[in-house]
Amino acid sequence: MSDTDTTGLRARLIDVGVELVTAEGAQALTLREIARRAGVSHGAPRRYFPTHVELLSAIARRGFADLQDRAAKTVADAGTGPRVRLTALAEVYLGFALSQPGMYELMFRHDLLESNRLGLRETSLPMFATLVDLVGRVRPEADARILAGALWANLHGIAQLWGWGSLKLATGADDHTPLLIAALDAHLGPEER
Amino acid sequence: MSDTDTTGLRARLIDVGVELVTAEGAQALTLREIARRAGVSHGAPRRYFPTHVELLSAIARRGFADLQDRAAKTVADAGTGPRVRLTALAEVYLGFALSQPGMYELMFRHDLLESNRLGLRETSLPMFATLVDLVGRVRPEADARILAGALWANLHGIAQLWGWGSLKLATGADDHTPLLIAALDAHLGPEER
DNA sequence: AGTCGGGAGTAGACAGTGTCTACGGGATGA
DNA sequence: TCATCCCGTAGACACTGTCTACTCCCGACT
Repeated sequence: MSDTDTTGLRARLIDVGVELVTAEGAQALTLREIARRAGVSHGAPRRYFPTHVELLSAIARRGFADLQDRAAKTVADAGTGPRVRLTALAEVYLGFALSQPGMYELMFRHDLLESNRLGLRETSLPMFATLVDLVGRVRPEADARILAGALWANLHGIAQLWGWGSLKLATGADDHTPLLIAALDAHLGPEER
Repeated sequence: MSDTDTTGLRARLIDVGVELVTAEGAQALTLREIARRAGVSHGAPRRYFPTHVELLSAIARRGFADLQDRAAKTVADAGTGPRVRLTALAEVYLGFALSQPGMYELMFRHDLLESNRLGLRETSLPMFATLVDLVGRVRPEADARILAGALWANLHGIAQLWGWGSLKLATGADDHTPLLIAALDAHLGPEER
């Protein structure tokens, strides 16, 4: 049984977790609270998720899939130039992180990623691949993977530091767009906006 | 009584916390475990830190002070040019984050920063000020605060994503230096390395 | 048709956590 | 000498994640 099952308790637990993390944040994702909201006893999840972090990982995987879908849709809908696509992709990424802070925090919780026992790192690879592709077409002379990595890190850093107010305090900006523009200009060059 | 007191229980709890987070990571910073290692009962910390996160914030403040000291020392010792100073500063920042992952994670735990009830955001301001100064001298035509913010976010993102392996997996790089160079070149221009 | 087996969820125990409150005890000052 | 107050203790409480024993029910096999 995989995550795509929509009938059983396994999928219901993930659904409840997604709602819960969206509504109340990552710290609300207690094993017992998820079970409570799913209408089962606190021992029931154990049959499908041997441990708490496995359930959390399954919920985070939903977040990665969601982000991935939005990114793919955005890249397809945006204009044809790689630069405008990259801009749209970056905006979607930041928008996701800032509009769903709980899910974003869960997705990048280090204790879910550090050992990678659950293979959560690989969930970022598809989006990174499109990032590498677009970056390579904007700046063909550079090492696309390194450049894409630096850009991804920049987006991630902006998302985090802006999300909890540090960047707003430090830069005095009102919203995150100047930072986003600065990052894109820095890594891709300022031309043709 | 402030954090600079080195005699009483308050300072001892912070010391123990720093050792503990360095040795065993951020998840080991249990209130009761800190009290145990300090040789007091689990209720004792409450007299100095009304809540657990206040103790954690005090420990994180030590981390910020430590990073701040290293940064200041590095900037002073490095060459005279702002570009080389920025390179040295960035290396120190990344080195700190990667050599002390537990402390770095604690410092940027969102639940310590989000409400800023404990004023933890402001601890980053001194280092950010020197960053703004150096960036402004390298690229006087740009908005130094925005540019410095974007660069800080880039360093932070590299530190996090590299720290838990995502960037290593995605870029295939062996260490973080190419990413660091890419970030510095992007934000400051590639000249005079 | 009857029985057996095993998947699925329940319920309770256990150690551990953060917080709260009542209590001691010892030094200091009147 | 005695009262005060600071500092730390000890236990309770609700909550957490994990483990284990138990029940129930449905489906398959004889």
